[in-house]
Amino acid sequence: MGIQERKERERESMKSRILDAAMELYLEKDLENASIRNIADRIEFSPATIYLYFRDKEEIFFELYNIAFGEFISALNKQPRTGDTWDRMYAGCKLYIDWALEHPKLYDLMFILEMPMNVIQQQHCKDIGGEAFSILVERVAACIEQGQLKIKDVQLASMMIWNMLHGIVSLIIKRRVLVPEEQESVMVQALLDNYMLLIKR
Amino acid sequence: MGIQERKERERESMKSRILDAAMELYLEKDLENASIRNIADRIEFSPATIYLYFRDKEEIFFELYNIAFGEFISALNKQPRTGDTWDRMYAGCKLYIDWALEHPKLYDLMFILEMPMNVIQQQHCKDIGGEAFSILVERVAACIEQGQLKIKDVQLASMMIWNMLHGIVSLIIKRRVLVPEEQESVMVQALLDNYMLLIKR
DNA sequence: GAATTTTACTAAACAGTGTTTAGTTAATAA
DNA sequence: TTATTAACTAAACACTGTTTAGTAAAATTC
Repeated sequence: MGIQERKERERESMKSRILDAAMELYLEKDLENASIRNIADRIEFSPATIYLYFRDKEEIFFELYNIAFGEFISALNKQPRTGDTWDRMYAGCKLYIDWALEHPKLYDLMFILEMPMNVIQQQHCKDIGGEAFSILVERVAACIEQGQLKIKDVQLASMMIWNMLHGIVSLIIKRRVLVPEEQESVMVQALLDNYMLLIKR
Repeated sequence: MGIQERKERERESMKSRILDAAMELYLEKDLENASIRNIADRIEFSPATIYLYFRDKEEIFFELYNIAFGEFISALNKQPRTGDTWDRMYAGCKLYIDWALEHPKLYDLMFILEMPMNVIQQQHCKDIGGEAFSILVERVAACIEQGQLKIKDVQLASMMIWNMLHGIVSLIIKRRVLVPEEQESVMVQALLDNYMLLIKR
């Protein structure tokens, strides 16, 4: 009885089409642009159809949050696991900043936007957020083992580094930094290098 | 001819009432709660009346942004200007974090929320943001003069410290930190103290 | 003081939003 | 072939920001 399976596939394909349209509309402009009616228009179905595949708009954006986080984690995991522990940690920090500035809207979804999520979704966010954080923790732990960091507490050091990275990136993305755009990358590099200099033993 | 003056006072008083209602509704719940119709309901006027005092909703929230920033700057300026330069700088950082965590919604207005503002407003935001930043810059400069900081570049050091502070605060406010709430203040203090330890010469 | 102008205000409408309900058509199962 | 189930939508509901036309009161002018 392959009908069930085919229907399941069709259902998943429809969910994907909805999510793709939602992401497109969001990336093209903003969250307001990704309205249920605009999504429906783009996939050429009625707005009501979307509610057969997602409970509400929030669930759609929760999926987009997951997609964004997945891409970020995948980019991190693509980095080589060989070489000096310090270089690996540094490369992770550099990727964090570069990826965020290249995908500011995805970063917004991940870390800045308000999400009044339900309990299960909140737990899931902690899990996926924890997964990304643990990649950093691992690299920081390796550095501490090698005696490359001033701070010996792995959790504290990881948290401090994450704060630094998020601080830089989020202020730039939200256009709260007073530096002209052409000097941006130079400033970001200077900030990162000086942070690294401070924590290096 | 006191009629003009009285009318001007009445106009300002009406603007205040609108802003007060908007701030109340925002602080009570969220931005969505501060709709033009809800504001109008609260001050017992029709929605259209609000448009006689503000161009659009954006202008109202631009004023709320200014009020929030004003309160923050005033809190900073209330701190004593005497004593050791390092202590003053530290106190400023501590106040930044404490104030932000005590007024998370005002901090949101100031640094996190999206504001598609017009050119004049954008310039004004840079000015008022620059005013707050210059308070930090002053204190950092004094520390550098006293040879209390590892970093000698005033702008760079100020930016690094601001990033740290904003990183901590914004991740906590946006509930992206995995630490339970009762350990929050302990963690924040540990983060701050360790950052200070790193930059101290 | 009466007539005119200006000011302050609002009801109603427009176009948009998320979401629900009832009803229809097409595909599957009996 | 009929009964059932699944997929989809039109229309409505209660919101949203904003504009327009019209009204009543206050201020000014004659």
